[in-house]
Amino acid sequence: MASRTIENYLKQLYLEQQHVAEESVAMGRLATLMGVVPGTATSMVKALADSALVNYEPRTGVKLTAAGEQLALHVIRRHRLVELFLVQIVGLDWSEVHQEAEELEHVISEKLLERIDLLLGHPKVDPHGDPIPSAQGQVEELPPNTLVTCQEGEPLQVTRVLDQDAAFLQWVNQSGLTPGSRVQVVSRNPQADSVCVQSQDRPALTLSTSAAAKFLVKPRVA
Amino acid sequence: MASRTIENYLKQLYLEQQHVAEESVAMGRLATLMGVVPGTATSMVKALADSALVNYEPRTGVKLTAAGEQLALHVIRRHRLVELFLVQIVGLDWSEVHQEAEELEHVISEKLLERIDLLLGHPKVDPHGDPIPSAQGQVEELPPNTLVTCQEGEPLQVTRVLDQDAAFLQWVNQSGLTPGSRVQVVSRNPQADSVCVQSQDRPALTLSTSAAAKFLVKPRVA
DNA sequence: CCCATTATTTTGATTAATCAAAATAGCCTA
DNA sequence: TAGGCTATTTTGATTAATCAAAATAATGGG
Ligand SMILES: [Mn+2]
Ligand SMILES: [Mn+2]
Ligand SMILES: [Mn+2]
Ligand SMILES: [Mn+2]
Repeated sequence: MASRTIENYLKQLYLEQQHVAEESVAMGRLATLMGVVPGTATSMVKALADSALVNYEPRTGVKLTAAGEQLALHVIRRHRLVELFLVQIVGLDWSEVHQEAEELEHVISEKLLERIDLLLGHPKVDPHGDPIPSAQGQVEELPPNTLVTCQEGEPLQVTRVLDQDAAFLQWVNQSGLTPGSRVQVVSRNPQADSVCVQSQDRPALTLSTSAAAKFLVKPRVA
Repeated sequence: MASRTIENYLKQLYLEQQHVAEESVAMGRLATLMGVVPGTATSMVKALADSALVNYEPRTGVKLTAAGEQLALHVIRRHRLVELFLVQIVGLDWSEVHQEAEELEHVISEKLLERIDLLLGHPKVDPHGDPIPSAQGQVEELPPNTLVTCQEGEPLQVTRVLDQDAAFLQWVNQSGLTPGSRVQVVSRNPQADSVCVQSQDRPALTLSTSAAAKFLVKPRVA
């Protein structure tokens, strides 16, 4: 039913709404995210509103309806299951799978999707730690602590990496900050805008606050 | 570069050219194959001719150029590797994979394609026995004997099934006439337009000449 | 050799998605 | 409160792919 363009708009809106915490998304912002000129976003959003997938408030912004959100979550489910499949079964590197999934998410049949889900044992997160919505469109959002907000010295585990850029992910691999790895914040320096992190038995590593904010973490119990 | 529509036209033209043995394809035939009205085929073919992918002789027909054929073969390579991948690695039934591949053939990256090829051990035929073109665009065409043209009583092996219809393929499964199975023609009856076939240790099976023609076979040595 | 049937091409529109550039609305500051 | 800046919307075009229906070419039977 929904064209690939519509699916991409809905997905982007969903992801952006997470960021801005339920606020409506400004048209200019949406245009930037979609890589189109503002007028294009306006006319597209009007069409989405006609299909009851979004609520559109001219000169204010746009917000997914329940129906739009369900569709968005389904696209995201496809995307993330495909990513995990490509890493686990096909053996691609996690830095490559996002681009690939960007296309595959629109063409996989329901049957193939559920087959993949089964093959992977109904996984709950993708290779980047992003949660996989259920077939019914439920997502469990993960705790939002990052290397910036957590306690210094506390034993942590990386749960999620919030950047899909291939070069960045390759660097993450080498630095040992992949999801699952055990880390702790050695120190922070507000003046230098930096965070010093220690991962497992590796040498300590200093990164900028904005880079550190890309790593979600949870307290490690053991 | 080439849109999915262009890829589909080129693929269809290649497959049809095989059928008619190098003759050019009539516009009406192409329109039927692509499921469009004749005028659409005409204008599309003009565009393909402008891109030097086909030679177009108005009121006569259309034929792939070398460039068009290479592109077609590349699409077919994707299609058939994907089909085999879905059967062997993902575990879908061979009756389902054609539809799925019809979409996937247009969106898989070169990298993923070659990864799949490697994973499957550089296979030479797909689940239906259709030959898989090499990355350089070479195909080895298989011998064209069918259950209709071969010797009665000769020990045979099914090499290929020339119909992708899901219901037909499911029936083939049950009848034991899948590629690789050992068969022989018990008898033919031109009046009844039928062929009687024996597969392995199963009961003999009678099918129409046109159904029998869908099975390519080769002589079995052992 | 003519004309009727059939295949093909042309013409004119439509739809989805887009851009460029002009018009407009909102808001902030002087 | 009057501009002026900025974000947004409108307007007018474009491109790819398509259809419907009219025009035209080819063919082959009489
Ligand atoms: Mn996408
Ligand atoms: Mn991901
Ligand atoms: Mn296709
Ligand atoms: Mn096949």
